[in-house]
This record gives sequence, structure tokens and C-alpha cells, in this order.
Amino acid sequence: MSVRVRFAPSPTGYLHVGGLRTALYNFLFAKKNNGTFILRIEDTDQSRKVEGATENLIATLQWAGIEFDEGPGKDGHHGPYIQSQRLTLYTEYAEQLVAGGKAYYCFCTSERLEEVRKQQSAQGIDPKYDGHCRAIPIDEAKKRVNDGESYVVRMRVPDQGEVKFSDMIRGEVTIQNKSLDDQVLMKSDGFPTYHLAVVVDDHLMEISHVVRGEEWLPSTPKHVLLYQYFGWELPKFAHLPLLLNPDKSKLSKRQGDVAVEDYRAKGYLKEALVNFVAFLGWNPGDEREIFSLDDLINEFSFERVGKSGAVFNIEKLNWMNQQHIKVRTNEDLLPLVKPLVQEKGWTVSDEYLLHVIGLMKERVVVMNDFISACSYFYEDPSAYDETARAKNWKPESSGHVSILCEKLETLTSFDAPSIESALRSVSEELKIGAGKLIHPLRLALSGVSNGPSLFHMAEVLGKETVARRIKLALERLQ
RNA sequence: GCUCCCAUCGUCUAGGGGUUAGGACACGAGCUUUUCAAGCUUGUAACACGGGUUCGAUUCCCGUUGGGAGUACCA
Repeated sequence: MSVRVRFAPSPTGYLHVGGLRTALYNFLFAKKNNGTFILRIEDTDQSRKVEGATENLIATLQWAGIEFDEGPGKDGHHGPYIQSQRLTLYTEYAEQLVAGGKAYYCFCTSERLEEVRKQQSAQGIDPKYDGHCRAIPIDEAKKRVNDGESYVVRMRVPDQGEVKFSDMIRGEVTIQNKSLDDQVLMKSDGFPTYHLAVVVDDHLMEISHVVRGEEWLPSTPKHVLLYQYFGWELPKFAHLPLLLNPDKSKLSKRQGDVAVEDYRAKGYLKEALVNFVAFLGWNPGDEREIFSLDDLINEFSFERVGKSGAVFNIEKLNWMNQQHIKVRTNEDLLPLVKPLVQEKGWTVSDEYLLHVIGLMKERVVVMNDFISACSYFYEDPSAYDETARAKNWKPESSGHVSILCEKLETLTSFDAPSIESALRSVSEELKIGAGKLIHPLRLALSGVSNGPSLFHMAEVLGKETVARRIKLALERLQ
């Protein structure tokens, strides 16, 4: 049987990092097994629909390198791939269940249901539909429906027995039917609920493996029952462990960024984010950690997916981002850094930027650090770090630095070795340690006390800028 | 409350009936060094608890505790 998997988000705004991991695992599994990865949009809740969310979802997935084979705009003869465009299908299948006695019309108002639940919890019993409409004769129910009365379709869950299914990650899961509710299948607005839509679509789209978050585990028995009602073959299930906040609750907004877009905007590389998220719940079994998407495809398997939730640890993501940045060539990084520089209104040549990237790529954590952590490559310092100044700019520094400046201005080739030897010869003439020149010079050029090799920095900045900044500092650092 | 799921360093995890319980992030120390990083070396740090099974359990079983998820005409 060929592998067909799907990622089925609801378009409520942005792509959650948990969703990214779910999509990724589906994608990896499909690619690893020559299968098909499908994107399906689950927009059956009209009240939660967000304008542009689907487009955004697709764009973000694309950014991450997770391409779908079938989905909105990519027909694979199993569409449409947007549930709101499949409404008649759900109605038909719901009616089929009703006809077979596996579901029934329910006319209870939400007020009544709320009241029932209130009473139940007051009595200490688990809140469940009380079966009020279960026994309405089908003819009578049909008549009320035809008369225009508002109704929903509920699935009829047997009072006895149990549902068993096998999960690729968790093994056998068993649940008693009596703990299952008579779930609403069709809402009064004519839209299906998730439970009906997911089963119908997974079957019609010939999904072989349902890979989704653990939050779906408790409702899977209802889905299994539905497959049985329809007489359809069950797909394989894999319920992924949850991504957690530092306090171990389900990863959510309010405790940090959860949108992939947020991480993208902050300057995390897609390679790093994908690598990181892949390792939240999966590992290759050895000690390698830096993986490309292709590496992941080659090595991924559900056997190596863990069962327990994983805290989303930014520290490790930072490290991983650094690792991915470091191994990229300067040319590779250029198109990523350039827009950031342009956005700031700075104009520098590609050649210049390449040098900056070369000097900075081992000391940045996120891409934005290429501008924010070293603005001195793009504009003269507007201020000087106070602690650095107190520590490195002594009363005699002005004298020393101006002598150094004169020397530097005589240089014919302004490269790092020449600058270094010039500086060292000045320090010898002055009979002072090289550090007495190095630190003040760094402060004068950059305004801060840390950064790449001073001599290389000066080389990249160029003779004119170096001279200008020294004079500027001389005026300002009295 | 009820149902289901889960349980190795602070975090991500490897491992598995007999191991000095391994790696990574973070943290500490050192080396390197003009600074900051990076890199290298190194240190601190874990099998939740109680019963079984067994010659021997962190590993297998049961229970407890703890955590999480679900409990909607949301997905």
C-alpha cells in the first residue's frame, strides 16, 4: 500500500511550531517512503475563520521547505482540499449513518445542553449528552427536519463494549464505549464537526497514516467507531508527543513565541528551526545533531519517536541556529543579510557585506545580529559604551591614538597584517603594551569593546573610515 | 471529577536485566587570545517512590505519586 499522509491545520491565523513539527514528520515520512504528502485545510468552524490564514500557512510551509504534493492549488484527484468546499459530501455521509441507525437527529438547544451539563457536574457525573433525542422515531425526526426545525446529527455510541486501536507510537490503546459521548457530527449550520470531516476526508483521500498531535488521542476511538460504521479500512495512527512550555503545559502563546513566523522574523534559519523541531521527540539514535532536511528524510522513522512531551528550549535552538549559520558560506548568507541591511536604509556593496558576514558569522546567534550586533560596519558609532570607555580610554589614550592614526594614514596597503604591524611598531616606539592601543582603537572604531578581530575590522572599514572615526573619537572622548 | 497518555541530569535525549548510566544545550573552570565569539580540555548534574519477578533491576510487571491531554454545534 502506498503511503499517503496529510497535514490538516485549521486556518486560524499562523503556523504554530507544534504544527510545523507535525507537518514535518508527515512530510519526512512521506518522502522517506516515496509517498504523498497532502495539505488539507480544516475550516469547518466558520466563527474561527481568519482572512488570509490559508495563504499564510502555505507560504510558511513553503518557507520551511515543506512542499506538499497535493493540496489547495495542487490537484491530485482527491480534492477539493478545503473542507468548506466539500460540504455536500459530509451531508451525504451523515445521512448514510442516520439511515443505518448509526447516527440520529438531535433537536436539543444549546441552552438545554448547557443546563444538562450543569446538572451533571453538580451531581458529580461526567458531562455527556443525556440521549434525549436518541429515541425519536426516524419518521418524526425527518418531519421535524423538513419542517425547518434546527437540528444537529449525533453519532450513536453503543453503551457497551470497547474500542481498541493500535498506535504506532503508543501501542495498543483501549477505551470503554460508555466513556464516549454521542458526538455531534453535523452542526446546525450545515457544517460537519472535525470528527466527521476528518474520517470522511481521510478515507476519501486514501490516507494511509494519520499522524497528528497527542491532543487527538482521546477522540480517536470515536473516529475508529466511525470507520467501523462506514465499513472502511482503518488507517494507521501515530499520535505525536506534545510540545511543551517551560512549565510543561502544552506549548502556547502567552509563554513566548509559538508562531513559525515569529522565529522567522527574529532571524532563525529555516534549516535550524526545522532541525531543532525535528529533534523534539525524535533522534537518530546516535550522537549526531546537525541535520539538513535531506538528512532528516533519510533517517526519519516512527520507531525513533518518543512518547513523552518535549519542552521547547530556546537556548538549544539558539545554539543550533548558530551551528547552521557557521557552516554556510558567506555567499550563501548574503541574500539573507542584504534585505536586513537595506531595511535599515544602509547602502553597502555586496563585496563589503561579504566581508562583514565573514567576520561576523561565528559570533551571531540570529540573522538580525548581522546588523544589530555590529551596526558600526554600516555607520559611525553615535555613542561609546560607558564601561568600555572607563576601562580602555585612559587620559593618555588620546595622545597614543593620535600618533597611531598618523601612522595608519601613511599606510599604502590597508590590510590586516599591515595595520597590525603598524600598530605594534607604534606600541614599541611608545614603549607601551599593544593592548594600550588595541582597546582604545576598537572603542574608537566601533563604540563597543567586543567584536571581530580588530585588524580585520579596520581593514574592512577602510582607511578613510578608520581615520575619520579616530578623529571623531578624539573629539568626543576627552 | 471522569477517560486516556506519559515519567533517565535544569532542558533535549541515548541506553537497557549485570554499564564508571553516554551525548547535546545551559552553567562552572581552564587553554587559546587584542576584545567578544568560536574551538579544545574539563567539572557540577539524572534513572520519581513502593512492591513484586530475578542470583541481580534504572531496565520487565503491578501499584502510588507526579505531570500532561481530552472531556463543545473548536479544531
